[in-house]
Amino acid sequence: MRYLPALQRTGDRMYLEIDFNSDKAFYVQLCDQIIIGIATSRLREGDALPSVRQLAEEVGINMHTVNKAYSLLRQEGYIRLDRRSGAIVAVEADTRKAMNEMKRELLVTLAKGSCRNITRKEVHELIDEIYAEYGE
Amino acid sequence: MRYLPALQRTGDRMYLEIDFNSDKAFYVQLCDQIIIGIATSRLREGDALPSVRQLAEEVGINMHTVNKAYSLLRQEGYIRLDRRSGAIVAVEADTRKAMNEMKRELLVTLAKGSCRNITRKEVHELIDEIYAEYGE
DNA sequence: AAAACTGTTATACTGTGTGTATAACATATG
DNA sequence: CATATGTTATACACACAGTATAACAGTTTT
Repeated sequence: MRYLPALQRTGDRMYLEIDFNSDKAFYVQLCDQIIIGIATSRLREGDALPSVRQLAEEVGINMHTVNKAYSLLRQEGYIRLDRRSGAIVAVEADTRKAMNEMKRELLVTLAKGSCRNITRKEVHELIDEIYAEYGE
Repeated sequence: MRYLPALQRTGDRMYLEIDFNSDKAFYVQLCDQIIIGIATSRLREGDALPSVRQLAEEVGINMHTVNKAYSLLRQEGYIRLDRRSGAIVAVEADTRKAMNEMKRELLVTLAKGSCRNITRKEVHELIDEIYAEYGE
């Protein structure tokens, strides 16, 4: 089991931080970063995340806020929580359900782009650019 | 100037409704639907939206909530507000800025999909499917 | 001119979500 | 035993969402 300390910028390690000026909720920021970490393989199946107390102190927020993020990640099927081993990356892939969720999000995202004259071709290029860093 | 009454399902008319069980804020739901309406050309440049009071009564929410949606849409550059003519569709297309916003949203959306084994190819197909109803 | 409409602003209230703080519990590990 | 884990409970402050009532300054209609 690999252990990924937070706030470690060395090499391709995973690190987490909070943007205190963002309009996104802290726990949402954590969820998003961890999900992106999994997609980019900086977090891999079986990796252990920092404990709620440790991560809370490292990024400078409250323990319960981290706990909220972890609970949400578990509920969404990205990690597994254990009283002995802490939080472990364990993705449950319900592809069909994920496709529906993605479509619902893309409907609004693409509509905004279309109104602003972003072409279909430009979107495809953007997808390829992002997927270049994600697992195929 | 076309006038597009809300809650009119006839043909390809624009209509708006609120999902009271959604976790999305009412004013966000209105914004999203209007933006999708513009993208699908059910709302066109120069079209008048219902007045804040009228729309509020039609969809069953408060006037200020509609006003909040309209103010946000103006701020984001989708409509123009006038004391004499009401709310008019008028899109300000800052393509470069829109690309940055879209990329930021896609980073998270695609990461979720990638974790759930949605392939790059499937995303491209989804894009084409959605863009088939949007202006190129 | 009066009435009815437009967006806009102000105030006040309720409810909910976010984030923090302190504390305790059950369990696993050294 | 001491220390660590996730978990739960309670309480508090703050911001946001939504509603309610009211008024204002213009515009349009009658």
